[in-house]
Amino acid sequence: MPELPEVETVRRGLQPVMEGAKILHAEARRKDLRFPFQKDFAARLTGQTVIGLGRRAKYLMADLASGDVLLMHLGMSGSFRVENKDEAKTPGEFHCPRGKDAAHDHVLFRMSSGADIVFNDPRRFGYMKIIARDALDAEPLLRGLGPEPLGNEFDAAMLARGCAGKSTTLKAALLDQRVVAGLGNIYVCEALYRAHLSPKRQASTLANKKREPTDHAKRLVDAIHEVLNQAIKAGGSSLRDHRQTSGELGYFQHSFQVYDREGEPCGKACGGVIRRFTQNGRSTFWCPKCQK
DNA sequence: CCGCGGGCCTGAGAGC
DNA sequence: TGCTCTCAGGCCCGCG
Repeated sequence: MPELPEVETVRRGLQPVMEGAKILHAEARRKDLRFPFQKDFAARLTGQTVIGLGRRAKYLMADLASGDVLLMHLGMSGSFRVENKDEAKTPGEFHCPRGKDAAHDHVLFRMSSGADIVFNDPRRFGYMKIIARDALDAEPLLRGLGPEPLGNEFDAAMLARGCAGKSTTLKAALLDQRVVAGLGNIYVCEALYRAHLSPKRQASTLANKKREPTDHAKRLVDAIHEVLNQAIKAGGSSLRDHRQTSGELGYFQHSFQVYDREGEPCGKACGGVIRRFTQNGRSTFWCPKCQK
């Protein structure tokens, strides 16, 4: 599901109720998500104070006072919701909404801030893992992640270096988390459109022979910044699964210019029509007229 | 090493 | 209404 803007939206929703609060009780309601939970996963979290809640790419990272980090990934369909524990329910029990959705409430945190935090994930592509902070550099899930697209170090030169020598398309390169970390199918389509660059273009054309950035690389970096910042401001995009932790929907989907707009006229008045085709097994949406 | 395709899961929506 | 089929925002893994 969630790409960087959705994960950042979730982080901002959880931060006020997690940071500085203690996990009074943690509970995992099944033995696995995408992977089996570590031994004593919930017990290891119970009693821990959360010092800070950060994000790396599409991962949420809760810094714990013990020196551990709780790594959380939302997969395709994961979401967090925050409830006030005082809402009618038996003391010591977690509130569960009626209906089938409750069947997918997999992880629960009761916080000293008064919040109950519930992780729900129907498809179970998400996962959580406790890692020692000083072992983060060696963590396979995080190793190899490329630069943060909204970080200071990510610029045209870095993007060009990441794309130089690649024998694949620009679309595939941007989805490759080693090149830049946090983009997914939607925001790649949107960024390429805003940069007027074809998803079929060879990634290596963002660099010259000295691996220096071309103007295309500069345009693309600007477009990535723009689309991510606008999406974060809008609370992310709500297609099927994503909600803010408050339950509100994000609204950036209304600002999509190509994603899910097959057959509609291109918004740049070029006279083109938005088309869709499959690249590496994923839908690409683009305007063949103005993306070159 | 690299790039690609399969697979993991469930649910929503389209078509019949 | 209900069944079947297709597709979905991610990422690990094995193959060539």
